Amino acid sequence: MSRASDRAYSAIRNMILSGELPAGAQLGEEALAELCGVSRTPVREALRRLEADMLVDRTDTQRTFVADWSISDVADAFELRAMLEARAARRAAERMTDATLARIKAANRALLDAIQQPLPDVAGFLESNREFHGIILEVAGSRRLSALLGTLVEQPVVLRTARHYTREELRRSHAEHEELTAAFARRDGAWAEAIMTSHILRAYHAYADAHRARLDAGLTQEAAE
Amino acid sequence: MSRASDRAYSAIRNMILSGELPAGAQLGEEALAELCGVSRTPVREALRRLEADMLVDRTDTQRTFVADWSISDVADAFELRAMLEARAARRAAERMTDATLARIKAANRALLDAIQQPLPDVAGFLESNREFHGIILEVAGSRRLSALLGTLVEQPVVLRTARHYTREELRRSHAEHEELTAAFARRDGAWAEAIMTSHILRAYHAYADAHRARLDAGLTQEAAE
DNA sequence: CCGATGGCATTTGTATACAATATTCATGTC
DNA sequence: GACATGAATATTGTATACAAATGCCATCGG
Repeated sequence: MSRASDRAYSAIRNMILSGELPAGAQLGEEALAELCGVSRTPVREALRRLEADMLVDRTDTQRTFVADWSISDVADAFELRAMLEARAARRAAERMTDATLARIKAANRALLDAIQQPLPDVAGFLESNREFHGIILEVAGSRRLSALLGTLVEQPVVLRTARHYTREELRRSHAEHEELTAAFARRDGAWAEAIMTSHILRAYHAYADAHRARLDAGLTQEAAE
Repeated sequence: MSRASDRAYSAIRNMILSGELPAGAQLGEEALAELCGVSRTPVREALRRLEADMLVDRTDTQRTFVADWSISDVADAFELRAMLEARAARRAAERMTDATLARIKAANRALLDAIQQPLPDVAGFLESNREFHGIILEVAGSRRLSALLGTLVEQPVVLRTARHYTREELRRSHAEHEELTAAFARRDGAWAEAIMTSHILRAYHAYADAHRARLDAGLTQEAAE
């Protein structure tokens, strides 16, 4: 990650995910180059990668903007993610080894630790959650599946919403992970697939509810951050 | 498609899909630049896009090679494609309009025409087939689904195998398209999804059988072309 | 006042030069 | 003879200059 184009990619990506670069903002290559302390060449490369990630949009005349995720875009992404992660879970269950099962259990223990802090450690939760899902994807053993899911997991608004998860919601995630672990222990692909589908779709509705609540409170998305 | 980087992308992509650049061949930026008549800059951009398409691989030290699709890679791609196109078919059935249905029927009529030539017009078949699947994807109305499928449809070896389809296999494709059209006419998403799954998986097995036959004949993949 | 037109400013695209890194091959040492 | 070492070579990464295109704004004509 020391190449200039990688630094530019991470920097711009983080600014988009954090909301520092708001949806709809124009991304001029020169301006970004200055921000990242590199020349336009690596910035251009970074922008193309972000375009493939669908984090930025380009107009017909080659101007680049921060992608504006409508609520239906988010729903679309979650629906596809549910299908793909469920497939990954099924494959993982069918190929599960005891060693991998131990890693999965460890990840979910770490996740529980993060939740049980006096103040829930959301960053730690997200990290363990990423680890948990990452192991499953690894065991599923499909490069393509991993690649496809790559563009679906990180969504700007959703990530920011995660910070507001209640302890109850975090606990629910942990419980679902435990159930997934049980399905893996039994090598039951159909069960794992079903739990994963419901796990992702529940997360989607948690987000959608929070989103609606903010709208009802008469706040704009910006103000709610 | 007049920008130099687009031309480079198409040129290199075609050389890979046609087999002119064989699997495993190293892709030097300078050499490709000369081949395409452009400088290294657009070639680099093209290579990044091809990497995202998984048509080329890069080593840990940034060297680029034509991706080598093992039979299990092909199986993996088909499995995912079946899942995603089936989902698209379901969504399309649920959103079908009479106007779109007419376009789908027209595409399949064109496909039948291509088949019924004295010598089956495989290029025409492939074109109509692309059109047929393209309309479904369009009606499915999910940018992400389209994007994900984009990297799965064109597979180097498979495309070359298509040339050897028998008239019987082509007819079978047409019949399955007809059945899909019936499901669309009824707006029956579950039916459309099931037919599409079986349509893609049958195509996969047709390829796998042909592949095996070539191996049994003691031919290398190259020699069989 | 509205819309079209032309030219200036800005932005993106491409080529090229140079820097950094990887590979190769010859050389020397054990 | 095998392996490590290190220059020579080849390849990729980045910066920059310039070309092409796009957008903006002022001016002009209706």
